[in-house]
Amino acid sequence: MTTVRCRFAPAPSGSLHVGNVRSALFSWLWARHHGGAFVLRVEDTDASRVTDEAIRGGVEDLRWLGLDWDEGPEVGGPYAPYRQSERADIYRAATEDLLASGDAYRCYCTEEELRARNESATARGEAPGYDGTCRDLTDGERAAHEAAGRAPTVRFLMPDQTWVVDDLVKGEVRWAAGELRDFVIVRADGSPLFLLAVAVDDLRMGITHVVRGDDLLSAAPRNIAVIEALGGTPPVYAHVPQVVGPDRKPLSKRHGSTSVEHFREQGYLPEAMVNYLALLGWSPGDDREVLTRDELVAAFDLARVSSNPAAFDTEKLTWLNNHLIQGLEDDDLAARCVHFLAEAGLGVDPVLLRQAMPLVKERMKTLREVVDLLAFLFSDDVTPNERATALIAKAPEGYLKAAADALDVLGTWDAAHIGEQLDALATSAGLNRTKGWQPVRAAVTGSNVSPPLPESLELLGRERTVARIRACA
RNA sequence: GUCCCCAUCGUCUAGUGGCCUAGGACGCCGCCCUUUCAAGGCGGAAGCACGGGUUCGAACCCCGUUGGGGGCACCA
Repeated sequence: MTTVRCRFAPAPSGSLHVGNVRSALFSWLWARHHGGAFVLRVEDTDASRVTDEAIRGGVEDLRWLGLDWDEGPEVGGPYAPYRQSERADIYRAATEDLLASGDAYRCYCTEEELRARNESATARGEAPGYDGTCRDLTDGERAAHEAAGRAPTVRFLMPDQTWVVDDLVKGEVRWAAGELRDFVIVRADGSPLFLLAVAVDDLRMGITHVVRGDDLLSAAPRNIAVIEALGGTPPVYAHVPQVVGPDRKPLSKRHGSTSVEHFREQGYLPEAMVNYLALLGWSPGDDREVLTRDELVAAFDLARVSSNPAAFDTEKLTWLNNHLIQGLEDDDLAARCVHFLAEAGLGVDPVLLRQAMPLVKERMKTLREVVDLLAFLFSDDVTPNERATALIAKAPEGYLKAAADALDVLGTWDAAHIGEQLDALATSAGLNRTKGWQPVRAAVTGSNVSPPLPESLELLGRERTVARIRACA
């Protein structure tokens, strides 16, 4: 029995976007479901556009989401290194093997020549793609090219046969002989290309299942060809459909912020992201929508992944976020809120914060919203906003002063008694509860919207409450 | 152009020939609850892209059309 080994191999480009993360999640879920290993590998063969910063971003995102890896950056592993830019020797050796066995050849065509031939092929109504010019060069021709100073690329000789990929998600996908052309695996400067590196790494790292976006579906037969030429057995592929935006176009920069980092900063829970993303293109088969990480791992099955592209819906993510926030223990929730409060410049009293959780948890769509909800508790700068000002202005003459006086001498300072007192005040002024309480809410919180009033005042304390009401009276 | 992938409510999906007068969730609408805002409860509107087959019977099978998307790079 072979152990399942899955991998996630992002091209580092800063914080991962939610589409990439979903591929990573599916790969991770499959590995964990089978008790196998999850490998993280950095695909930075195109070194020109990679920065350490970008790599760190992706690593942080995965850690935050709780998609832990058994092998890869920061943790090492038996197949290290896990950065393609550090595996040059391995690719060089593979290239030598391929060249020696005749599965690859040196190609002297220049980019201009290739482009020109592609254009004329297209003009003739023929399919573009490499025409095999350098496939069977004689030694003399090769020598002539070398003498002319042409630096060759290495091109993989794609066997002229039907290719079949038995994909876990897409089913059996086939390409007729001749459709897949020879492709470059090593640049003229000697650096390896993606199509060489993935195949070599998946083979050498013992990957059994490749879960990735279906934009790579057509790369699969080429990956398989290289692996087989190297004498290996290809992994099983599972190409999951793209995540698209509301406009049904693949997720990209123009959809605004779709990075994991963005959602983290907005105060989305990693649990919500994981739960939501898992449901994007997959379902457990029953009506469950809210699942814990363990439940996801237990229920996940690549065969149940939908084969059509899914649109990312922030509304549902947000609902799930609020739903999960409501289920959090108060201590846990409070701890997660601290960062946002601090970021907003509010000095946080941990005890008070903890006590305030029951008042705000069903009101928070994101953790960030705790700032607006509880600012009145952690700052005495409660300049009433426009609507609050209007409410205060509308209060009957002397109403707020009476409220301050009454609360100042209230026997027991707790929500129940405060509520009774507020009601008594409203009644004596001939106001209903809504009309009677709003001016007080406005004076104390500076807003027309706040957590439940009596409970809020209890937490605020008599002194601060009375002072604020007097200031507005 | 060519090859490949895809097609159930606005969105995510259940559905693998009769259990479907198509189920759930988000969103939306209405009502209830209610100190604001939420949350919650109840109810509602909303869908099998189109056309041909196959079959006693098609959301489910086949073909075509249309519409999306991806590949055909010395990107990944």
